[in-house]
Amino acid sequence: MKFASSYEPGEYEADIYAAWEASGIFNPKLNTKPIDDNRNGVDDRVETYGAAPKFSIVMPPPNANGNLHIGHGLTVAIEDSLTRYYRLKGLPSWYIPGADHAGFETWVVYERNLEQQGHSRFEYSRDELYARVWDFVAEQRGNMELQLRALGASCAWDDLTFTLDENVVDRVYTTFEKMWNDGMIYRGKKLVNFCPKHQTAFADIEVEHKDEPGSLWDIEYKLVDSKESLIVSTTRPETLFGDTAVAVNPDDKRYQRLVGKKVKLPLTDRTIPIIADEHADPEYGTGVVKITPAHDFDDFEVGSRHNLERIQVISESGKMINVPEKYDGLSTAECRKLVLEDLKNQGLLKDEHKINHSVAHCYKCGTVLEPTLKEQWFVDVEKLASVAISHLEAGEIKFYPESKQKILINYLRGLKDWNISRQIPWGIAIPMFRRVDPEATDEPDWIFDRRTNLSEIEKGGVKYVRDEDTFDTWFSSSHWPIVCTDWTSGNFNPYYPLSVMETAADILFAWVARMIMVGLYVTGEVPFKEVYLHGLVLDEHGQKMSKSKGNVINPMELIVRYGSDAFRLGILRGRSAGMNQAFSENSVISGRNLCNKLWNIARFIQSVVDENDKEAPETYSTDNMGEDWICREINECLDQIDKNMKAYRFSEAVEVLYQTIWDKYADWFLESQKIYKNVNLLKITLESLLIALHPFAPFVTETIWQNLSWTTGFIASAKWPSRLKFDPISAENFENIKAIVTETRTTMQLLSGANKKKSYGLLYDNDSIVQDNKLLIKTLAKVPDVNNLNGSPRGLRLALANHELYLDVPEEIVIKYKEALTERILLIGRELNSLNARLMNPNYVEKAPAHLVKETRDQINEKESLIARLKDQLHYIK
RNA sequence: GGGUUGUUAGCUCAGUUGGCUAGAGCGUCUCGUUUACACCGAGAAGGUCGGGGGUUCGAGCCCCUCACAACCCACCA
Repeated sequence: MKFASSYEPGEYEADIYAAWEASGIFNPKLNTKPIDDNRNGVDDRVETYGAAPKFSIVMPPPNANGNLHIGHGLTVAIEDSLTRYYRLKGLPSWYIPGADHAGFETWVVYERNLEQQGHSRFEYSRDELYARVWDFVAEQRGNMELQLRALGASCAWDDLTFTLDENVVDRVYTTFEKMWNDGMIYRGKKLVNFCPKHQTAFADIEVEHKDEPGSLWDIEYKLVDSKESLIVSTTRPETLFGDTAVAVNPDDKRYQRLVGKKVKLPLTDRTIPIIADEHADPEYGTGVVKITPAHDFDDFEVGSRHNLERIQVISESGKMINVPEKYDGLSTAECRKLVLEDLKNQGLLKDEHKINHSVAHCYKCGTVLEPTLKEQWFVDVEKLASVAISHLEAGEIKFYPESKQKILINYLRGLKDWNISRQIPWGIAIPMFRRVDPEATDEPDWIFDRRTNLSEIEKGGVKYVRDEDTFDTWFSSSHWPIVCTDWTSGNFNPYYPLSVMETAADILFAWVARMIMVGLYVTGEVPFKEVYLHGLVLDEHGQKMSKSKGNVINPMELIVRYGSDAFRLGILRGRSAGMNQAFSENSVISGRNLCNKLWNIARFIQSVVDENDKEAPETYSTDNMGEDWICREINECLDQIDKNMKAYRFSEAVEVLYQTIWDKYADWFLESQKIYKNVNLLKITLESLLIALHPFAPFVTETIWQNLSWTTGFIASAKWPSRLKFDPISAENFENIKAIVTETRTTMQLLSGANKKKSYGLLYDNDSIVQDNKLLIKTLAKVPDVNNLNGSPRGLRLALANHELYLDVPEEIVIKYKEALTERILLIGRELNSLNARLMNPNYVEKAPAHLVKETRDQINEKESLIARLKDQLHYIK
């Protein structure tokens, strides 16, 4: 016997995966490289399989710097289920794995490691650092890839794409060059979100805003040549050294007459103008706001409108600069304290209000971000966004959940220019070189060049040095569908656009939006036809998982304990698109149980099928109602799976399989097969269910497949089951048997309180269904015998409308059943009343669909007959 | 300030165009070691679908309103 009494996933999973990988079935059958055997200059693939359906999906590349987390577990469970499903359906299916150099993320991890070893990034050159991180990542990546295998990801490993691969860098440079030539790239000295700790800028999207308590200080700015003064409200008094104006609202009657006059900037000798600008809100504070263009995003805008000077008073490392000597070199916090003290001493600090305001933080280290004036590379997004919007509005991409389409369009409408430069060494170097030769002023300041391996180049006798910045990770990863499918201009690519993009809902803006914009810009086509977004996996109480809360669930631990399939089944259940949903071990346990159930089903069937029977069944017959019935139910299950997979309803697909396998196949069909053994049907139905479950539980289904005597090849590349033939009337009749058996069991349980050990025979009168299925009913209902009544009724009548059946119970026990019977009559009576009320309503009869009205009538008849029989029974007890 | 989503059994969630007595998993209770499975089998209890109003023959589902919760965006000095 190859089947132990329970399924132990750990014994099989690694070997199964290795066998799959060695077999090459994860590589799609279609070639992505152009072929032109006919030598007619046309890519042969266009004719051969241009129109044939295929399935392509790319893995959102996990960060190559560590372990997979629960979100990756969900991603793989979803993506791999889809891939395996379409592969079984016969579509060439390409699931492309990836790894992300994750610029900033990896950098943070690496820098922390350096610090722990007592080193600093400043001990090394940029190129040295790059090489060191490369090695670090190479080491980590293997780990991550092993974990993807443990999850069962059926991806094409040969095609793994790393975000720093040559073709990726090359493609990114090509796009950048095109943008540069199209005038969409510009270098601007603008305010950027700058992390003083990490010494790098962030895109708006990467900034985390948190509400925090703070203070709003009222500071007096005295007018020049006047006794008057203005009270300015600010949360950042230390930036006053950078003030280049004071603004009031143009409609603010209180201050209109002062516009154009000057105030003296406290603690300095400078005077600054009073300007009128909409930005000043008359309702807020005193209605007067100081303008610091170099250190505040709003003020920057105001400054641009009024041509104000931008005075930088905070350095990139967060120290005060360009300020009176007394404050020079202080941290912002120290300086604030001192400024407030000095203002107070001079009587200029008028008031302090406690407020809550939103403060920008580094999403990695929590440091307060300093809006800093910096030269950065920007992409003008206007055209990119508007093209994307028009394609989105045309409905070229279908979103799951649907609402995300609108949200995305809304986001793109307000999109600001994209800062694509980062000041970290780990990443793709920006291919721009700055002219250093001061003599050659006829040459451009900046030139594009791909030779980023050089830090200095010469062109036309002029020397240029490479910009040290690297690209924002999102700039390169926005090319993901393009680079993974190896899309090249002018070549037919059967896999682009992707069938679906599956990723986390929280990177809709950061990633999905950018892939769409860049995809359209580079290829002219949307990069994917559908987008499925999954929500966050929360802990069992619906709380966000975090290290500090200690509620992080490690998917690998669950796999070790319960198996990969159990994890996949567990994480897919109760989950729907875009929703942040709780997850607990219970659902994994439930998945584990299903695997074990399936294992034992196979064990039982193999015990019926001879171990030496290697014959794959081609046909089968159905010889009794249960057999027709299970064929019908399996067909229904397959229909439901198709429907649900098309709509990305994984939870429902799993649910249907669970119920079909457990509640129908095992509990009814297999039990009935303990009497009638239909070997071919057992083989065929088991195969169908195994294949249908395989997308979700690949390991256990494959393990069983490999252990069954008659199966060959891999289930992973098997053919999706076709619909089973059966007799529908016979199938429907089995419902009768089920009803009889269930009623017998229920009644028996009710009576068993009176006499636990005893069970009673079943008597029937004039009932051919029962007569023909005596043995089946006897076995399923666990009664000692089923006999013809042969005489006047005795015992306890079962509450079944269309059958005359009695439990052969002694009278003294029947009497104890009286109470239960009375209650039952009342209950059915209430149901009958509500049905009658419905029919009494002329509007219902008139307006509801005919079949519903008929259904109601039938139900009334059925209930009435049931009540009559039960009352008979009650009468009989007396 | 704007937006999105949610509120259904003790817990986590389904419930697809409005249609029978609102479902599942886990948990709870009762019974059961029947040779595939105690990671099991049989049965049961448990919900006035967040509150209020409306449309309809009929509302968990549609409309209005209120409450609560979560998330996202945004320049509240």
